[in-house]
Amino acid sequence: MAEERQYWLMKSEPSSFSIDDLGKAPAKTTHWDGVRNYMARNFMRQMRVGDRVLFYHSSADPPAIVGIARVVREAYPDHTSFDPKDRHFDPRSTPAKPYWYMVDIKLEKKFKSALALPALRQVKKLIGMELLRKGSRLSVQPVRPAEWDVIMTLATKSGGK
DNA sequence: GCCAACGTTGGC
DNA sequence: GCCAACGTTGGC
Repeated sequence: MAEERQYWLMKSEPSSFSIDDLGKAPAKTTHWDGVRNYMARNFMRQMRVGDRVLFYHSSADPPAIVGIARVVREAYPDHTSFDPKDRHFDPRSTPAKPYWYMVDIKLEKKFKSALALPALRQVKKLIGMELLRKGSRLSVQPVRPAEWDVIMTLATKSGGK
């Protein structure tokens, strides 16, 4: 039985890794390392190849959804957690018993104009979206299909394609 | 740069 | 198992 495609949102600070960086990466693909939050990790482990991802720029001016990516590899151990010199090192995580995971995502498209957070807050149909919840900090979060559809419509209207 | 909101840690 | 203290995230 084929599972339904799932939708997600992943945050990145453009000063450390932007959607343009993803576009310039080999095969427009990157591994999403460095996640050190249980809920975010668990969501990544639920991801399946083909799932769609909203790429979000946090700590940006303005913060915005800037495009779409696709999951191309399902969760596998985040090697940066094994490296004592890495800032994301975690001694609880070992190759034999990994604690942290990452997925690979590939850029699908960058919106022609970003969907800025203040504008998203004005959209009635998006009230209740995790991203817009006060105090929401989850860096990897699920997106409801209805929310996805609304966002695709907004992206098209504002010139995205 | 500030600070609210949150997750995590550790003392008890 | 509670909860205060701490570190981090991320909007503003």
